[in-house]
Amino acid sequence: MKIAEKKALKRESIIQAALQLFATNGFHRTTIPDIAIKLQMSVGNLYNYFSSKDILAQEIIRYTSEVLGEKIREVNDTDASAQEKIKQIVTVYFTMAKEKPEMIEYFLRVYLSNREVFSDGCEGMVCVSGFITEIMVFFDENVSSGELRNQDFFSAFGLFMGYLGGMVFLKGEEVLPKEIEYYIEDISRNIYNALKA
Amino acid sequence: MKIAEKKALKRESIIQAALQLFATNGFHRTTIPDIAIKLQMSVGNLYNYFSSKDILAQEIIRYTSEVLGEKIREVNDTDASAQEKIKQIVTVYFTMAKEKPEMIEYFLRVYLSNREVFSDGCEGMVCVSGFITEIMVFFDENVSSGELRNQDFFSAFGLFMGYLGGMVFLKGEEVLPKEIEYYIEDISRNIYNALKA
Amino acid sequence: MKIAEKKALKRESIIQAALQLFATNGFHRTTIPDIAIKLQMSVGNLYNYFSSKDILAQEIIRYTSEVLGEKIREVNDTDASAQEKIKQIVTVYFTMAKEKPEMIEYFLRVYLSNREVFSDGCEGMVCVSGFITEIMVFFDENVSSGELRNQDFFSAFGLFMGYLGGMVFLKGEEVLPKEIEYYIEDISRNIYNALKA
Amino acid sequence: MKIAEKKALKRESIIQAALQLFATNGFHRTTIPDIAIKLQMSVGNLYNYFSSKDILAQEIIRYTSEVLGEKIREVNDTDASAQEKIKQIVTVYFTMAKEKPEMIEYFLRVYLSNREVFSDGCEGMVCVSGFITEIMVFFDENVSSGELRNQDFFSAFGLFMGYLGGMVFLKGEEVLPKEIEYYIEDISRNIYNALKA
DNA sequence: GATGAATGAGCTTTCATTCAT
DNA sequence: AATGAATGAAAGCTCATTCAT
Repeated sequence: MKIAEKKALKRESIIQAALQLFATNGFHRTTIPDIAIKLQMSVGNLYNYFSSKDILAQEIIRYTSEVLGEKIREVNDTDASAQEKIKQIVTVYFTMAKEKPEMIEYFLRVYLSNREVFSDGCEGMVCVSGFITEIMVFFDENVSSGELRNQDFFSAFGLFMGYLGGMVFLKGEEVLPKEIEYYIEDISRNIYNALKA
Repeated sequence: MKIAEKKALKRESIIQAALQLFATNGFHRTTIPDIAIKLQMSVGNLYNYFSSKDILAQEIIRYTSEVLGEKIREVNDTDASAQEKIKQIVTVYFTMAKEKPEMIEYFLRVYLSNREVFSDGCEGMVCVSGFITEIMVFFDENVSSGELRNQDFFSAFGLFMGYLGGMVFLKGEEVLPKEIEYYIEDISRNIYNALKA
Repeated sequence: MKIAEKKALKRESIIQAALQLFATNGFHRTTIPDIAIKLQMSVGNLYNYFSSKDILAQEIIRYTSEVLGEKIREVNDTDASAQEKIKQIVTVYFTMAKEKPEMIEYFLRVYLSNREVFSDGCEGMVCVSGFITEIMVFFDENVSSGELRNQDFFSAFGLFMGYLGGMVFLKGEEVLPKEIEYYIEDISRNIYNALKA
Repeated sequence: MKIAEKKALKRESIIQAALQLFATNGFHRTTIPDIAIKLQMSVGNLYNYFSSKDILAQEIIRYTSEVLGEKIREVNDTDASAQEKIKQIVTVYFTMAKEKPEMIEYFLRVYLSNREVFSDGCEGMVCVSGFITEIMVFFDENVSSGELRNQDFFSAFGLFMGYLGGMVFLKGEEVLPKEIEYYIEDISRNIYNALKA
């Protein structure tokens, strides 16, 4: 294996470890030594891969956004109806919240908060474009097909992002009386009703 | 003026000052001395009113939730249709986000994040019950009247809280190309379509 | 009752309250507000009776030394033999350690430590002269009577003070397997053997 | 030199420096920065060696107890009579009080007071077992040999510890009119008379 | 590449004392 | 005499980052 590849692999392992710690304990409660210990790596060496804690946090949100965007792209690539696709997107999101909760949690608890950390390098939504782009594709395609009503993109995007994020937040607070899957049906219907032509 | 009254006033002035600083700069980036300086008060005296930074943060979310809940209660108390009430609630929320942005920002950037801070004393949603209760009243009344479809409360609540919060977050990120009021129409319609019977 | 008398009574009640708190929690862990609360008195008023925390601590050791000295004086005033008097003194000390533990504890944990507190006003042993004087009387009288060997006073005084204090310390540490009274016999004999002519 | 060795050396140098400061100025009057300055070391780095001020204080008493215990062990290992050994132990103790006063002072002014500091980790006498064990050995061996009277161990231990500690305390208070060595003769005789068979 | 000891500014919190009322 | 809000210096501890090895 080439050196560059090894380095890339290590970079990703750092991202994974840091993602978990940040998502679980919060950005400020996770220290660089914490991450190094989890990786059985020295603090100094960690800095050979990421030049600061903030930069690391930024790379993580990029990575997370890509992974989530990829899943939605797969949905977009099917032939399903808009209604079905909505349900699939909700399912993808909630499944991930259940199986890889750290990704969604990272989004909610690290990225949405701690804006200072992302203000220099992730202004606006540049670091989550992977995810946004796919939602945008979904929306545009299904408006074009006539299945969804044509409206301001942000009105539609906020619905998706806010609604799904909000539900996962409630789950995280252990406020929801039922498992998260239970709500897929209701929520998909609500979103579809909100957006349909 | 009685001493107790004076003390209550001072308490509230601390809450207001801290609310602004926390919302603007984040919980961890705001120091107790920062708050004391803004109030032209000594650090030690601040601790005569709130026994810790965390407790102060908790009192603020309670206060904020009360204020927002009160506004929604006023909407609930009118004779308007469910559709109109939804629009009024959205308007109330966005107006507040515009005029007293610190309250909504606090909700999004301090309360939703930094869960450790609220985990002991504000478990679940106890410190935001003022707000939640009114949303619940709105939902129950309008399901009873037959205007809204009967569904799981959390499916409906997540829509409100997540959607509105998400939009304000996008506003805060300066991602929205238009002023927030611009979206009232779309969003109210989306929510109504999602929830209507 | 005269005003001066009332003031004296209040002074003593402050001494008692502070004695207990200092002995139980230590000098530095006891705050002036703690003492004021225990007395249901304001902090400011407390300063009308004692001009500083250190001064208060000094008054307490004087008071304690007087009380203990008085008990020993009663022993000295009897007609008992030196051997019996030793046993009575040990008994007096241990009984006090059991019934009013705060006095002995104060001696051990506040006065012997925290020397800075007593360095200005209680230099040397001036604040415990009440106790020392009686031990001195006991020693001198019983050397004169020929019952005790004539030796350096401090060699004898150190034996009394150190031995008894040491035992009470061990009691405080819950190191002693038996009740403190159990040791009276042994210790009295040891002291008598050490000092007898 | 190996890294582990260097680290151990540094640990000990911290113990020595802190021992001196604590013994001289008291536990609460000695700050972590004080210790760091004395060592020409940063505050943060000090915490790489001892996780808290309390833990540091506990390690010091362990260290001190070992050193003192070692000296007494040497006495125990000789063939001298009980009477001679008592004199040697007293001499060891007073010599140390003269030459390394900080060790005995630490015992008296930091360990015996400030019990909160030692309550979690040094309960009972676990942190001074090095010293106690040797006194116990001395006592048991010389009871077995018939030179000392068989009595409760704590009655004998309290005599040693309290008497010697008390004398050093009086020395520290500058109450003793003579040098500490002057008292060796008297005190050894007193202890022997108290304990002999 | 890898290590981890070292740095030091910065944080939250405490508390003896004062003083206007 | 009595109150207790107000002061502010000082404490213990944390942690992102550096750099000699």
